[in-house]
Amino acid sequence: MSVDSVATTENSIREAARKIFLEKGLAGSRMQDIADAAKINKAMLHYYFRSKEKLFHLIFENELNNLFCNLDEILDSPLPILDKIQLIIERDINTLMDCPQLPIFLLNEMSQCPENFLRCAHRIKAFQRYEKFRAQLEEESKQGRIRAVNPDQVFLNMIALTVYPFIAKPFLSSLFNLCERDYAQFMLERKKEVGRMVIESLRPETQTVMQ
Amino acid sequence: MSVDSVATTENSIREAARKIFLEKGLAGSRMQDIADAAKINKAMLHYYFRSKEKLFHLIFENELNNLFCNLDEILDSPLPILDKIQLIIERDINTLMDCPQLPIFLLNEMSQCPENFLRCAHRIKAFQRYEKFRAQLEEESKQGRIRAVNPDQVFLNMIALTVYPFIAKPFLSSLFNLCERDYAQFMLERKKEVGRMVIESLRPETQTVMQ
DNA sequence: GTCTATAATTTGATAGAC
DNA sequence: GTCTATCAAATTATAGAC
Repeated sequence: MSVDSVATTENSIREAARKIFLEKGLAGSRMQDIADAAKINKAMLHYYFRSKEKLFHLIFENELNNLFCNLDEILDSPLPILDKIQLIIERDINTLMDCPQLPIFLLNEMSQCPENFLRCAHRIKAFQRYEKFRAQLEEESKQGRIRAVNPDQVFLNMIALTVYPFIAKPFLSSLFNLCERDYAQFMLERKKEVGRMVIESLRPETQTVMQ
Repeated sequence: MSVDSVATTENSIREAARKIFLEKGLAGSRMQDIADAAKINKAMLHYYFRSKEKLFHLIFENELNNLFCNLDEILDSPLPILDKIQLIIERDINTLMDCPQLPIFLLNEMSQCPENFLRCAHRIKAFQRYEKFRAQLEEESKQGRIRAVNPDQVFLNMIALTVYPFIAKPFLSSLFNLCERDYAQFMLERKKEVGRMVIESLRPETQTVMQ
């Protein structure tokens, strides 16, 4: 248990707020529900965090940071690009299986209020580090070890294939007719599926035989 | 202009409600804002649609149907599977460039209230039609024209690569440092990028030379 | 059908005792 | 720091005149 997880009132409010906000979003959450979940009085929320918006932004920024410091470590490592890609995919799928509501929570609030996101985006290390990923892809491409690509398209492909199934779970589990257990298995299979797909898309064209 | 677009009060409310709900979601929308957008009185909303929830579900189900009747046509066509895939990608990107908020609106409300979605999912033709897509992929695979695949993974890959960039636009345009115009161009490039990627992932393994 | 006025309830926030 | 009580504003919904 980390230092900021000691059972203070402030921390129990944070935990409760995280739970409720992740579940219902900013507009859908009630201060009363957070107070109930934290088993304290509604007035305490304002004593510690002044307003609903302030409390929300604290949770939002914290979740954003957690997710991306995860990414930052890998981007900054000295690993070859293909290893990095496979590692990012596996780390992301693991993270999201623990907290499947995270992406839709973050993305919905980013859409709703891009300014709030942009205001704290520059503080996220992984955002600068992304340059390194770009440069590494371009270098590998110049050396002919991978095909000539737009690095942004590659990064997007990787994230899309990894994150989307968590966002669209109600839709996909209905379409594919998968129960909770089977959907989890399906997600585990994706570590290979996505890795294979992204890495394959980077293979130099001259080394493949088409049709 | 279609028959249900004649300028009645009811239709102007529908249009206004669509605009506001797509922008802010159910919890974030105010009946007053819808009334203002429709340039009528708040009381009229209840006269025509009884409650906010009823109005919302009408909009939600309508948008869901529109999106999927789009898909249904293609799935039901007699085209070869690779053509269908390319067509779905292009149609989806075109549709979403016209209405970029659509996926996050639908997916957010599906996550928030899966029951409301499941209740009307069985009425969507594309849902039954999906069996045809599955069968077609399996047949092609049996004939050796494409690699052995899990059809659900293939369908998911296609949708994820197409839809995700619209959901994550604020995040991605910041990370990639793209202005509005450049982001649109980036989306247009994806028609080829996604098509190439999905179709390549189906190429039989024996016909490729690795490393 | 359309409007004004208003009821009924919810909700974020504060005052003030302990 | 914590609680009870309460305010003020917002918000869905309805009543009733025209």
